[in-house]
Amino acid sequence: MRDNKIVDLHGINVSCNECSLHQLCLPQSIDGAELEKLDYIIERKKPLKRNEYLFQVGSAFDSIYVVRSGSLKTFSPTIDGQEQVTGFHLPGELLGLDAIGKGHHPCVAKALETTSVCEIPFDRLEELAQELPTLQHQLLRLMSKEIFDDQELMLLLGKKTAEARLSAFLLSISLRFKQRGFSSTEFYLSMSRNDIANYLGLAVETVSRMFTRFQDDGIITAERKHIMIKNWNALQQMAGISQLSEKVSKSSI
Amino acid sequence: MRDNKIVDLHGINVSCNECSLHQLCLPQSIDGAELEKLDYIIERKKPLKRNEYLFQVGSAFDSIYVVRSGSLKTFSPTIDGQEQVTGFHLPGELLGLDAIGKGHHPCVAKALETTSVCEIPFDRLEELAQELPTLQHQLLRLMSKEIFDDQELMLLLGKKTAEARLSAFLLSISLRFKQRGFSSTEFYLSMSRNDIANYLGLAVETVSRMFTRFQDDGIITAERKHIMIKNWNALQQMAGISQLSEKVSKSSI
DNA sequence: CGCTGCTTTGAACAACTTCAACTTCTGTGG
DNA sequence: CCACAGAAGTTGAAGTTGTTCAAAGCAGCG
Repeated sequence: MRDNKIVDLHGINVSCNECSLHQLCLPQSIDGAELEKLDYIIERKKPLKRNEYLFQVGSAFDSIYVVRSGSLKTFSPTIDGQEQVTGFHLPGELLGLDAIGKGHHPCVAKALETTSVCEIPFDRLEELAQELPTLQHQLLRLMSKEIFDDQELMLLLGKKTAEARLSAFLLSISLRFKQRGFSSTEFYLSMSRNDIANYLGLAVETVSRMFTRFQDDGIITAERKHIMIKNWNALQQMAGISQLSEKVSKSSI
Repeated sequence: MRDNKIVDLHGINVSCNECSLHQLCLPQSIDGAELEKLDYIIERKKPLKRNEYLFQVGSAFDSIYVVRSGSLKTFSPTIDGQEQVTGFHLPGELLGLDAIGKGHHPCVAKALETTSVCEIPFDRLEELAQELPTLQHQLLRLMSKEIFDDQELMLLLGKKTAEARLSAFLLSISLRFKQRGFSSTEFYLSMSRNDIANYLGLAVETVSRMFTRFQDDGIITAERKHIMIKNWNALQQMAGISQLSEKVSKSSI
């Protein structure tokens, strides 16, 4: 028998009911007997170590995943053998939604640190969503959010300068930590500068220089992976207005 | 009484059953009595003229839409009063999926030419998906495809040169026409160079220069909005490998 | 016919990348 | 616990690519 009401030694067998990510995850807006049904189909896997893979490109799509703790990056290999980072996934965020259509994963998911995830077999989730209208609704909502978020990112990558891209990235991470109940002004970035640069479509050196400049301008403190945001407004301005704000910030220092 | 089995004078009251986009749309993989139920909830609106809006930013989300004929662009206004084009929508493609989560549209949808759409009230679609497992599945599939496509685009915008962006754009449009049974090598682009540039995160001038260069290199013929693709392989190479292929194409002319 | 808006072209300029060297950090074995 | 090797990050200088500004060419439309 599964015994998912008891926190085991590894801390991974917490029920949805008791999970701190409850409000960010699929269970949002369902409870009681319905939640138990969902709870029952979810598999809690043993934690991934840094650099281990959750799934590979082309591997069969059976489940979607929710990050429980830690973080992952997803990336696609390009024709010329490079990686292209497509996303970072923090606790409470879903992975694998892009694979439903094709039946296999179009990208790789790799742990950036020790990371545990919940695995939700998709066929069983679909069956359950068929029974529980609120679950179907929540699933559609979450997929819609994913589409929305991707478009936000496209907006970012489509137009903006290096300055705007990095500030928008920092704001995005900051807000996501905040939603999860962590500090929005002080946090650790689990990904390397290389991953950030790749994700934002910039050279590592450019990202590094931007970090330095933001720090010199007193907007952030960046000591390796430890980031503190000092001037939120400045970041927002740079993320939003690109060229204009750049001139302002240059002349105001 | 609705009389959706008869093609009316405006050609917009075709049933799903008879619609040429059947295989690309929600009805895919349902038929018979089930299809009629879906058919029944779909509203066929009168065509939009060029530059008319299907929905505005912030307008309440009630329905998703399928393009029946014509085309639209979606864009978000940025802080500095500019537009950022987030997508182009051809026949058979869905609009509005990004609004489910928030309950209101995060972008504007504007017709690029005379365009007719089917409107699908979302609450009724959800109810119906509750009844019909294949419809639920198809809805999830389509949303997943949207996520996948957005990530493809991010991949494009994230890393590539102007050359790679424009060739990938042309290939994408070409493939989408092909799927809809039109020619993949000769078509009209309904959007302006400005919209293309904006979408790809480039200056109009750069896009214009690229079109000229592709033409000079014998890869395409571009006469205003009328495009013919002469050398598919060259486009693919440029879309995939960026720097490398650029040097090749330069020296081989 | 002459406007208006879209597209193209040219030249100067700015931003980002690339290449190369150097520094700092991390983890492993002696 | 220290030394060392490799990885990750930073910094500088030169080189490209794309942007910006300015102006001319073209199509559509009253």
